[in-house]
Amino acid sequence: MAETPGGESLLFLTDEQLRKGIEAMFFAYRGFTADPDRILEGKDYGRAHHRAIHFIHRSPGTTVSNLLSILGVTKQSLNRVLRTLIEDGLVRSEKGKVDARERHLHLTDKGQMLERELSDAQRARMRAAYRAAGPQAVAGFRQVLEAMMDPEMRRQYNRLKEGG
Amino acid sequence: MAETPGGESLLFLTDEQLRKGIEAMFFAYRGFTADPDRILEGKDYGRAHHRAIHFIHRSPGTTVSNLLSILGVTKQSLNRVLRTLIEDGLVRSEKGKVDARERHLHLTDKGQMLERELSDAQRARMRAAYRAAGPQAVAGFRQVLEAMMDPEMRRQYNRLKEGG
DNA sequence: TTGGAAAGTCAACAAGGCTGACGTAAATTC
DNA sequence: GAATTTACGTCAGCCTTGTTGACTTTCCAA
Repeated sequence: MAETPGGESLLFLTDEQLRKGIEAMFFAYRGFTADPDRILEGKDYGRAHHRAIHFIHRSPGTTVSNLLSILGVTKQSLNRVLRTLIEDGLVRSEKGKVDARERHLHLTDKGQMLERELSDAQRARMRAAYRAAGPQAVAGFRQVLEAMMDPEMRRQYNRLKEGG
Repeated sequence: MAETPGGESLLFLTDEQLRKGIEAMFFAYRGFTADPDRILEGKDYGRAHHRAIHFIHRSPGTTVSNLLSILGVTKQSLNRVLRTLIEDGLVRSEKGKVDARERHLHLTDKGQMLERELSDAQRARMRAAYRAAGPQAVAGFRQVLEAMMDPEMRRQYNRLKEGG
């Protein structure tokens, strides 16, 4: 059996183990998005709206271009989503005072309500999974996910993590 | 500080911790799909083709309806993908011998080559993440993901895990 | 004052989901 | 043997969400 200098088994790096991890990501992500998707269907919104709402809630007053770099989509794509959210009175967009080119984004009360509904559902599933797996498993979960990110995404993630 | 009967801290269940987990899933999933997406772009295929190829490779001879239940899409959606893969000679579809209504799906040599290219890339990232996080973290990672799945998905996942 | 950045808009397109309806062949049930 | 169900394929049409390209407006800064 292969051993590292430190003495741990390397069996967790076999192709078979990696494949299981890949499939676990696939099935788990479905679960991860299932509850918000269910809530949003019939409300004329989709996953893209959820993502925008989440990160506006997370960083109130964020600019459009900051949101673009977090979400990793084109501004045209984001704009379509943002426009409907603004029209529907979920998001407020206001000109920057220091730099008037920028638009600062906030959730309205109505937007806060939907955000709450969505994140409650998503957190409930997360909480159940965390509770079932235990604190040590959760620490490992976060470590692996973090190591799986592209460096640029990890930067975004850590910026949010600390900033919040 | 809240403690369970067993004595572990419950701090890992705070809303803040859960939010971090949610954002970690979001950013990590982007990394998870980035490499195959990059390979597929310019080849006229997308993520949907990747998923079909993955699970046909995983369960050679699987039927269309089995694939449908694993992927969780409609047959029209899957059929569109499957048709192009068959036309392009990546997948072979043959009538069942015991039940001639069924179509059994296999990767051709050409299909195997693409599957290899895609899964090599995805495994490389997974391997790096696993290695960076270590075996204990990997165990926790898998535990949390499994707990996050819908029961039906978990059934599919475990069936694959054991069958393979 | 002019160049470039930030933001927004319009148009067009593609992937990949979805529903509904329909057809065919094969298996199963009555 | 006839009727029904199952497995699969397909046509048509729709939606969301991503893309590129071209263009305008606004505004900051050199």
